[in-house]
Amino acid sequence: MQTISPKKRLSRSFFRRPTLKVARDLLGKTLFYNGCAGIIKEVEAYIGENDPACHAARGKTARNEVMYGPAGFSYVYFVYGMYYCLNVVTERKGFPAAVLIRSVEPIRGIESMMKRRKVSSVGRLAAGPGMLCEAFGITRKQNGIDLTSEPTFGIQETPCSKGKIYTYPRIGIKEGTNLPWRFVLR
DNA sequence: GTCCCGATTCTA
DNA sequence: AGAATCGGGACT
Repeated sequence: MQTISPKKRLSRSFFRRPTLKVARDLLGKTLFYNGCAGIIKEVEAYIGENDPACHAARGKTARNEVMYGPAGFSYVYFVYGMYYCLNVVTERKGFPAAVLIRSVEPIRGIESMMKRRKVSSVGRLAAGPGMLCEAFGITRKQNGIDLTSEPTFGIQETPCSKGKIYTYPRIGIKEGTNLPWRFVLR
């Protein structure tokens, strides 16, 4: 009889690597939170104080503090007066960097996602960073959580996911648009 | 304290 | 293309 290999959860050492590597490797992995799950399809890297688009470009503040902490923690911030965005902190403690999870393909908890999003089209459920957080119910309360150990919040291997990785400049920013730090799986 | 604007989304 | 909507960060 064939055994199904247990879904392996991503560990601290996965996230503690160079951010561009983590970003590409996160594509195709499964994000889960509070009964919902989705396959990561689009990410962006924000790397250090020299990256003009990074929230840490002007040093450490109360908001970006978790970016300076250990890898594998969530960095959730509020933007445009109505949306939240989810990042995962990368690299060593003291170096501010993170990967923004821009979109996922919903695979579990779709009913509750549709309730929160107030849409019936699965294609619009989590097709952007703000949509994703609304669908999963992620808010500021989920900032600074250890995604390698929190039982209901984390990222794990996906049994089968395929596709090709495409690279683009990041979007929605004014500076740093020359850097090809946006990655899409399709 | 005041002011500007944002790692977005929805509607027209 | 424009609106919605409010907290963060720069500056007075």
